[in-house]
Amino acid sequence: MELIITEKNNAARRIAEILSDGGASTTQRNGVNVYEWGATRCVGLSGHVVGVDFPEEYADWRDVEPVELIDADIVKSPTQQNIVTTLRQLAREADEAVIATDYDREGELIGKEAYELIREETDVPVKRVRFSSITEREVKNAFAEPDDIDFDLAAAGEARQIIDLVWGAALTRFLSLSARQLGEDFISVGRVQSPTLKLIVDREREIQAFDPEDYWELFADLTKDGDTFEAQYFYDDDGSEAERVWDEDDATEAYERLREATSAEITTVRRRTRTDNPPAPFNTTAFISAAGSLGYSAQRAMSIAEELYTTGYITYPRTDNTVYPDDLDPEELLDEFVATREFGEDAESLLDVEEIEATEGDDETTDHPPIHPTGEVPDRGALDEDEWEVYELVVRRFFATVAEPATWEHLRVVAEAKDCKLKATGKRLLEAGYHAVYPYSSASESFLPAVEEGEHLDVTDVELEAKQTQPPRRYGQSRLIQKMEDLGLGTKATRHNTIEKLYDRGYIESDPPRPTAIAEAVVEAAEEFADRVVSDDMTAQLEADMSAIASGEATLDDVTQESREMLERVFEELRESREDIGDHLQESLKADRRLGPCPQSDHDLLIRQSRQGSYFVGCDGYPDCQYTLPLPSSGEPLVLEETCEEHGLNHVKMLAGRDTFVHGCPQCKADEADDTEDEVIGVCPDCGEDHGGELAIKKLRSGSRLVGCTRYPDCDYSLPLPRRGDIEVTDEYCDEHDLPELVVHSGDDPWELGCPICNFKEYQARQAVDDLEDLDGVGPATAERLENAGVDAPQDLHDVDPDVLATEIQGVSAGQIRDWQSQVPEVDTDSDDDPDDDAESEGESEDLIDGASAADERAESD
DNA sequence: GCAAGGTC
Repeated sequence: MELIITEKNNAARRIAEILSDGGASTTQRNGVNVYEWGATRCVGLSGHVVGVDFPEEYADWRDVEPVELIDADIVKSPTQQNIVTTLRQLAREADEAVIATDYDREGELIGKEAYELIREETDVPVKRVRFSSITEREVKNAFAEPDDIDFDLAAAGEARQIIDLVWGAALTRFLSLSARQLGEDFISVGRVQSPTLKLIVDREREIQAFDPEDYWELFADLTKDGDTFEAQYFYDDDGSEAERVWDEDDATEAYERLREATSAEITTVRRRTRTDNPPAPFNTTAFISAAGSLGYSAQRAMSIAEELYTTGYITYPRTDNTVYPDDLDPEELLDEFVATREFGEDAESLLDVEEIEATEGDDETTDHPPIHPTGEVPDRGALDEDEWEVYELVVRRFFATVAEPATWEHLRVVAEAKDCKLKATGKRLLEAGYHAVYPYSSASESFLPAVEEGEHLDVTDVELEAKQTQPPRRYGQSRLIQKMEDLGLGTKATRHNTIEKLYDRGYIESDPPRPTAIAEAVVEAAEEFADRVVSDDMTAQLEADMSAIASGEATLDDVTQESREMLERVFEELRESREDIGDHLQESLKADRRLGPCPQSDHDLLIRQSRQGSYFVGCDGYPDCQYTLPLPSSGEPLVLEETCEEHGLNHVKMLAGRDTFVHGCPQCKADEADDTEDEVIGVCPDCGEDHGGELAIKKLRSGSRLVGCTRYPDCDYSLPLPRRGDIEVTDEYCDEHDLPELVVHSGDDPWELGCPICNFKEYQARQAVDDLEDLDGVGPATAERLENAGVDAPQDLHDVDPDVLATEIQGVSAGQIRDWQSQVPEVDTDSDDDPDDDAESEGESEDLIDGASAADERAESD
C-alpha cells in the first residue's frame, strides 16, 4: 500500500481526486478522513500534529526559576492524538510513504514530523513531492518524479521552534513572576508579538510627544461662466511649492491682498494623461488590507476567507504569492462567471478583449497560488451578507487583475491675482479600465472647467483657514500587518492572530489599537534588559541563521546554542532588577484600571474584583474609604480613553465577545438609576398570589434594566431587558402571561419585544441553538442539521445515541458526535423551565437584550 | 498556564 500524507484534509481530498481520476472513496479512522483508491491511501494532517515543550518537571512556574528553562530539554509530543494514531496505523500497513505537505519551510518540517512518526513504526521508503498549487498538471508531475525530504530545511524550522519556546517561555515567566501575575493574566513576551507591540507603543510615544504647530491655508473661489472651482494659495519656498503659511502676519497679509482682487489671470494650464494600472493578485496581506477598507477586522476577514476556502469557493487564503501559476487560464475562469447574475456582465466585458494578461506582484513564492475564486460560484443565498461581500471582493480582485489599465486626464491650472499665486487640480477618468469591475479603489473625479492661459476669471470668495499640524495616526490593523510583513515579523498564517493575541493579553484596545499602560511597561522593561525580544533584528538574525542551516553552512545545534548563550546574558542583567521591574509592571497594571477621582476621598477610583470574581468600582484608599459603584455583571471591564465631563471618570467598556458594549461612566449610570422610578406592569408570577408582589421595569445602578419583582430581595423573579433604547409599555396584553407587550425604541426601527416572559423564553431557545456552534467543528450548517434532528441545545447531545444520530445526519460521524458530547459538561437538568431559573447565568444576546438579572440587583444591595 | 507555527 502507498500512503500519501498532506498538510490538511482539504489538500488530501483534492489530491486523491486528481490521482484517482475521481475514483477515491472516503472512510474514517478515529474520526480522521482517509481517502482510498486501489492500493493507495491518502490522509491529511492538521498542520503540526506534534508540538515542542519542556519536560513535565518544568511545568510549575513557582517551582522553577525561569532561567533554568534556557538549558532545559525540549520534548516533542502529539498535539492531535487522533491524527497521530491514524498515521501510525496507516504507516504499519504501508510499503511506501509520500510526503505531500505544503511547499514551504514549515511544510518541510511538518513533513519531517510525519516522517519521524512513520519511522517509529516501519522502515519503508519515504519520499517527498513538491507542488505550488493543487492542479492536475502540477500534482501529477510532482508524483511522477518524487524527491527526498530536505532535512536541513526542516532543521531550520526546528531551530525556530526551539528559540521561540526558550526565549518566550523564560521571559514570559520572568515578567509574570516578578509582577506576581500568575493565573490567566500572565505577562507574555515573544519574538513576534513583542516587536509588533513595540511598533504600536512607539507610534503612541510619537503621538504623545507631538507638539502641534499653527499654520494657515488660503483658498479662493474662481468663477468662469458661472462654473466655480476652488484654488489654493501657494508660494515658492526654496524652489519648491508650499501651501502652508507658518507665519500669521504673512497669512493675513496675503489674505488681505487676495480679498482686494476681483479677477485672476490664468498663467499655466497643463494637461497630462496618466495610466492607472490594475492591482496585483491578492496575497494574504493585500487581501486583509482590502477587506479592512470594507470594515472587516483582520481576524474576521481571515475567518470568512477560511470558510469560503473550505466550502470550495476560493483558493487557499494563506499565501505570500502574488503571481498566478501558469496553469491558471484567466479566460477559462472568467467563463465560469458568464452565466451568473451578479458577475455575468463584467465577466463578458473582460472576455471581450483580444488577449488577456494578468497582473503580477513582486512576490513570487512556492507556497500556494494567490487568492482567487475557484470557479465554483455560490448562489448568493448560500452565503450570509459578510461572506458574500468578501467573496465578491475576491472575485472582483481577480477580475481587476485581468482587466485593462484605467487612464486619467490630470489638469493643473495656475492663476495669479495681486501677486498671489493660486493653483487648482482636476482629474477626469478617460478610460475606466479595471475600475469598471473593481469599485473598491477610488475613482472619484474632480471638476475643473476648461480654461486657457491668459484668461481672466472672477475671484468670488476668499478664505483664510487656521490649522494645526496633526500627530501621526495610529496604525490600523491592516497597516500593522503590512508593517509586520515589511519587517519579516510573523507569517501569512499568523500575523492576524498575533494582533488578536495582543488584544487578548490586554496590551492593546480599541480599533485602531491603542497600547495600554501595561503594554508600555512591558516594552520599556524589554528595551532596557532584553532589547532583542522587542526588536525585529531578532527575526532578521533568525532568518539568516535558518538560511544557513537550510544551506548546510550551520547546524541546528550551533544556532540554538548561540541563542541560548545570548539569553543567559540577558538573564544576568535581569536578575538584579527583578524587584524594580515587578514594581513598575504592577504600577502599570493599576494604571490600566484607574478611572479617576473618588468623590469621597483624595484617592482614585479603580476597577476591582470581588472574591467571587465579579467586577466593581472601588476606591484606592480602601479600607479608609469604602466608596463603591457597581459594574454590569457580564464581560471583562476595559477602561477607555474617553472621560466623563461631569465626574472626570474614564468610560468603561465591557468586553464579552460579540456582546461587547460601552457601559460609559459608572457614576452617571448609578445616578440615572437613582433618579428613575420603577414602572409597575403587572403581577409577579412567583409571589403575586401569595404576597402581592408586582412586576416592574427597573433600572439598576449597574446600568442594566430588567423586569423584576417589587418585593426584591424577598422575591428575586426577574426577566432581562435590553440595555439601550426607550421602552414603551403598550396597552396590548399577552393572553398567556397577562403582561403588556413592550416596544423598544432605539435607532430607526422600533423593536417589538412583546411580552417579556415570552421574549425571554424565545431568547433562551435561540441561545441554546447558538451554543451548538461553539462546539469545535460545528458551523452554522451543521448546527442547522443537528437542530433538524432534534438537538436544539448542546445539552441535548447527551440524550442521543451517536451511532443512531450519525445515520440520520449527512456527513457527520459517530466519532464526531462523541467528540461533541465530550465538549459538553453533563449537568443535572432542572425539569422546571421557569424563566427566571437561568436568568442569572444568561449572558447578553446579540440583539439588545442583556443579562440584567437578579444577580445585578443583588450586587447593588451588597 | 509560557512562543510561534501549522490548521478548523
